Amino acid sequence: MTTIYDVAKLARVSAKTVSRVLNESHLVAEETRQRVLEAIEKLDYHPNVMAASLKRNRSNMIGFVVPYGSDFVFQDPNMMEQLRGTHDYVSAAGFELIVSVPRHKKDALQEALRLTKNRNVDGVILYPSYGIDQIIKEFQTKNLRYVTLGICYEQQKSNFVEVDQTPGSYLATKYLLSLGHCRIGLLNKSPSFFMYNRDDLLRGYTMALKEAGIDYVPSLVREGDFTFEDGYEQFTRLYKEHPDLTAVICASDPMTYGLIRATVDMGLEPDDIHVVAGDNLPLTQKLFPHLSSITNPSYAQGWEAGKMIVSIVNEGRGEVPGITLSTEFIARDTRSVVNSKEGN
Amino acid sequence: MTTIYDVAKLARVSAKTVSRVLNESHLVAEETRQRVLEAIEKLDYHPNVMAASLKRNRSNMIGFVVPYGSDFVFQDPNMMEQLRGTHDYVSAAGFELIVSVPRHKKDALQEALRLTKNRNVDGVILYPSYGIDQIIKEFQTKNLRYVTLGICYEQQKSNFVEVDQTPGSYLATKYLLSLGHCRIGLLNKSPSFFMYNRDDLLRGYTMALKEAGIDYVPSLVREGDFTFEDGYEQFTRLYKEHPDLTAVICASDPMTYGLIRATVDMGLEPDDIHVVAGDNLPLTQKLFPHLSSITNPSYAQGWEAGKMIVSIVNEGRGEVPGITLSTEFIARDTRSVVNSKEGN
DNA sequence: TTGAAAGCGCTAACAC
DNA sequence: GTGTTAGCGCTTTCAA
Repeated sequence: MTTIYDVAKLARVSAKTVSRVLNESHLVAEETRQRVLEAIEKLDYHPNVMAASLKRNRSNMIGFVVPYGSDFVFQDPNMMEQLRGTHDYVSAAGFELIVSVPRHKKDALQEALRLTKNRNVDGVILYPSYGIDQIIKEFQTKNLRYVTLGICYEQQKSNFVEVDQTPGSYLATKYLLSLGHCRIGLLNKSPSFFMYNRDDLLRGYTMALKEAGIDYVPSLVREGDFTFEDGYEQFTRLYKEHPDLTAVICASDPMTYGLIRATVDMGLEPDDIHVVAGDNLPLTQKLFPHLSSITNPSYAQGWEAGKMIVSIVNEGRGEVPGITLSTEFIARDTRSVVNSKEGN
Repeated sequence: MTTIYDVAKLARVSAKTVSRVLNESHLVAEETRQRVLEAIEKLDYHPNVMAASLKRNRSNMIGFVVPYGSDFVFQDPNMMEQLRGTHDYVSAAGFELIVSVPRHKKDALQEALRLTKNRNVDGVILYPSYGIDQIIKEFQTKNLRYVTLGICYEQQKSNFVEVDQTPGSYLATKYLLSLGHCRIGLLNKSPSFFMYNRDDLLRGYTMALKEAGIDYVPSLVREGDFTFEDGYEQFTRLYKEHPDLTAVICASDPMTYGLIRATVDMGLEPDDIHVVAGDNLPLTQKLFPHLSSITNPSYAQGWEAGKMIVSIVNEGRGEVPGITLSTEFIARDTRSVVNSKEGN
């Protein structure tokens, strides 16, 4: 293996000078620099990052650790968007991204700690899940670098990038009301999915109802874990109990797909239920271009989390203020209830 | 930071003994071992992997490098299944997985080389793309560890895990023929997508046609790059040229989605075209449960590639024989042409 | 079964 | 602008 000394020898300089060229090349005379670069080229020299990492106490790697089982994670489009956002930022910033989805949810938190304590990574991005508040405490006391994709404990003020879903559901509900709908279902996220649930989706929904002077009917709201199956199941039940339903808002796109499948299986016509999708994913726009949708800034969330962890690592900061992104709403389906009935 | 010496001191042994406990613990007296373990626990000692890696010349990391742009990669369900398969195997085998999707396709190959030469990873899993044959040569001459997800040059006999799509398309075509279809379209993969295209899909298709004594009509075959857009576009053209079409086979599920969307936009009824999906992905089964499908062992491919690179790394082998997996076919839609026409 | 010493390849301090 | 020295935290001889 060719080392920095081989290069130094060939270029007739010291190892340190080669190191300078590799890192802080402005401190080297141009002529020397050229000689070194030639030697590097000639020997096809590649610095051993393990040695540099050991010396610098810096691995230039970021971990992305998710506690939900790989069959869910790699198939959940929102999670992949977050991962993509993180990947794009982090790799542009010169870090490698380690993706870890431990088999058992419980292990994920330990895995995150291990990766960090081992110096495998300079910092981790973590998904909220049960028990994460304890882990965060340990990260804090040990002064380890982390960022969470959501709020993990009641008073968390720093090191998170979360999404506030209030605006999206508020606007969606308001929009449906403006079209004349007054029996509006909500396929909400399950409060058990994250440790500290903000109940933001529900808040936006009830706010809009209240403004319109319409009673909030709790049984119009069902909960699920973002999956196709939950969307299918919960909508089926919801509709059986409320056949007078004319519109539904979904917490996620996979749930939206499940809902749509359920309407087909129940023999409903596309116009019978006005559906608002949950995430505005590219695939959803392609499959169901007419659907209005709440937008979910998953990519931006991952990107911001990457940016945050990189800045924490690079600037040696332990804590930075948390960031809250917002959902929005895009109207595509403009049928009013009256038009819809006429259409049939 | 607590080091192996702190542990050694507390346990009243040498650093080497601690190292033995950490790695080859059977060579240590049980009593000593316990003392060491206690000390480790007490000090919350975590071995510095950078130091170990440097000494062992082994990083225990595997790279997964894809040359197609992160917006495609993280949204392509097949690629994610491959990634998931690799992740699951590799992490169970005690390796970390580095995922790298360089911004420019051209960079990906250099990135793979860099990661490996830098000792960032012990080996990489690579996607075929233009120019990869040159890169492979360099991997080989430099004795670096790699596995490719497909065949990269004409005579490649080792270090690949590929999928032969002949069986799936053969069976799908045969099945459609048995239902009475004789104008069968094929939305094939584009020959430009990979460097060395096996043309397996087309082969299965033409084989079945030949057996049935039906003429192969080249204009019934269109090509696309696995995307929704290509499925939409190519099917639209295909159908305009061949309105007598009664069935289509797709090279991928995203193309299948595009095709289905196109049929809707053209005002076709679901029964007008008998569609065979390309991958049998879970989402496709959920969205369109009636579709027959070619199966694509993406997860297994990623898994096997993980297994192969791990064995290459662990056993110090440079080359291992390539593996060929096969597509299959699952019939779900059993309408024959006659029934279909009656149904209308 | 255990320990002492050397060194993996790099970079930070500190010279010059 | 450049070189010398020391040492990051482990593991690997080799000896005891």
